[in-house]
Amino acid sequence: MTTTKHWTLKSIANELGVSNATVSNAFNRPDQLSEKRRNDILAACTKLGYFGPNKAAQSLRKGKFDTVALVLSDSVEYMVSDPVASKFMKGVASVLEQEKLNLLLFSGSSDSVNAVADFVDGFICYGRPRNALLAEQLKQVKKKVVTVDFDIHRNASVSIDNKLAAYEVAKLALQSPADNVAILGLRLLDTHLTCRVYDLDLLEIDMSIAHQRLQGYLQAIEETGVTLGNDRIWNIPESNAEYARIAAKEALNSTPRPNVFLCMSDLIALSVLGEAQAMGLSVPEDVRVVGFDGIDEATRSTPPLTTVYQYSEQKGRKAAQMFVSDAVHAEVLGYELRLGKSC
Amino acid sequence: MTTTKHWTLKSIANELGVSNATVSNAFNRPDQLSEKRRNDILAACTKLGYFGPNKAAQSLRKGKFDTVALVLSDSVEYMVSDPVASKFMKGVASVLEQEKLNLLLFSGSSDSVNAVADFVDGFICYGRPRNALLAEQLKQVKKKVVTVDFDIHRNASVSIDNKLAAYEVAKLALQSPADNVAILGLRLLDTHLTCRVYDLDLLEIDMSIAHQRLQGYLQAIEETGVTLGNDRIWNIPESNAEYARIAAKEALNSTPRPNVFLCMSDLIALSVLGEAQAMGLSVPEDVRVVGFDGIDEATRSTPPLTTVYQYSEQKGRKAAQMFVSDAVHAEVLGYELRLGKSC
DNA sequence: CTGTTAGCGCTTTCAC
DNA sequence: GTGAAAGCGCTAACAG
Repeated sequence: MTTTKHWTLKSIANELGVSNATVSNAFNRPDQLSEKRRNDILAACTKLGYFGPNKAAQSLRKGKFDTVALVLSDSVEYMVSDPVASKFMKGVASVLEQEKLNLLLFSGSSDSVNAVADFVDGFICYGRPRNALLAEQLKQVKKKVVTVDFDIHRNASVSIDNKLAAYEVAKLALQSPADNVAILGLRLLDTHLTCRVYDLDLLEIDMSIAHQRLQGYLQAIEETGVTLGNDRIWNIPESNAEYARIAAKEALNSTPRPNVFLCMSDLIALSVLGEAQAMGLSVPEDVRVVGFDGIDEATRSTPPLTTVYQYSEQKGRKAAQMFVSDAVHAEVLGYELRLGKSC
Repeated sequence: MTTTKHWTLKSIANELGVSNATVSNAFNRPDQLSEKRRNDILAACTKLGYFGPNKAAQSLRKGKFDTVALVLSDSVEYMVSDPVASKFMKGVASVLEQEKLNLLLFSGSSDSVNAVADFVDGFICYGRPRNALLAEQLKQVKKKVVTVDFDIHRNASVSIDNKLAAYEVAKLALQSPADNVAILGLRLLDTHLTCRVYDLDLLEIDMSIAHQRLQGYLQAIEETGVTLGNDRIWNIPESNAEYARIAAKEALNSTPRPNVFLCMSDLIALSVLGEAQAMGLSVPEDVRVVGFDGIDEATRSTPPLTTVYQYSEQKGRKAAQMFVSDAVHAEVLGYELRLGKSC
């Protein structure tokens, strides 16, 4: 017969005429038996087609799963094609692979983390999940959690100083009190709509990165002596070329036309660049634009974008390392102002 | 006390004064008890902080895991930043998310699939894994397997007609028997080296996509009456700009200089484009180039690339759908010739 | 060093 | 509807 028998620890031990504890030890605790005996057993198992203790049973017993769930802020489908998220995932994957930990991708729009909490060792959570409920659950979950770019006040976290970075890049774009500023925000509102944000005061000031960046922009605006109209802030629900183009068009066609665009992602900034040029405007003469993130494409655009470069891959590595080492502190990573020609 | 007790099915049943079977049924088999009773139990559980049966235990018992491993051809780290692979993953993720199946990313350079075989329902395998052992293991594994762009002769598979596609795109590039052709192959050899492939005859003809594409190129070459020198084929180990540039430079500097480049990926073709232009050559006047895959960037290059466009996202969806529906046939998807200005 | 055994948390059969 | 009990496949404590 060619189909191999379905072996279990017990049946294989039986077959070999040894106790199941001995087989278990052969696989997990080399110090518990002689090397020769161990090798004999291992060899016999390979020959018979037993590849070691069943992982599911082992995990149930030990409460250890060798798997970490990467909770994305949005659907897996969307995140996997986002350049910033991809770099982050790359960083995470590189250290998990090295640590022989499995990587489970988990959508931030899922109903509940409880669906996976029972078979992972913990969570790395990239950005506040679209489904706010998940963040609540993560606060309670009895597993390791590392959050990135947001905080649930109970855990390890990694982020950058978004406010300062936003302030600095805005200062580069703003030049005179006469400047007319538009802010293209990313996820300022908990909605799927691209729309203007009229009432700044009504904005719930959470500590999402969008609000931190907004604070930075506002500080730069104030310092420059610029007046920000109450219809000069847009909300874009995802860092996505289509949504961004809608907002970019609307902003460019608003009166008076803004000459400075503070954009919360490079994808948004690139849309403004494209739309402005399509309208016959020159950058930076007519319109100055700054982005955020530092994606590759922003260095290749005409003109290259002035932006905040984040070390996304390093961020991913750091998050994974903190997970592995049971860190509990908040880590603040650096960033870099990238001077392009867009302002 | 604020920390919630750690509930189990047993303890919660005890607390509620019902049998554990009843609680289990309340969660999994609504037909086994009255609706009122069921709702009461469910409500009580939520209030007490019991979120349902432990998934690990449930899985062990049922042998069902609601998780599929996506085995990538290379490291997760590398694949996540590859535009073609990302699109594929996007497709896979979209249907798995909808089916409420978890997605585990698994490296094609891992030692063994056995590490995860015990806690997934099966595998979707994107491209022949870098570690050849994995393909062997997948042949034997007692779980569902869907392979993509290669075949292990026991399972469902999805692919395109690589030979025909390569033939067609090569025919576009080749114009006269006097053409001097170079082939920039992707993973023709099982090595990490960028190098020439001298002995075509020694190439082990497996049915990898690289060899299928090669067959197509060779047929077009023969039909056009072109003579292919025995030092005109290069091997590139990964679809990666750096490796590609090395090969592109070497090929462009070889004598006689090829005027037609058949490239097995767009990234490779874009490197040739870039290097040729850096050398002061015009495309397509001095050098004609065709790619394979149809990545976005290839439509934005100057000149836009002529290439084979694959519906990668659809490929991912199809693979996942076949997984879900227990399909066992081989599915051959279409492709599309994209006419750029590069030949 | 070996063998026995309780139990990880659950599902399912069975008799009531 | 209920409660008891076997068992998914394993580990670790314990006695020998």
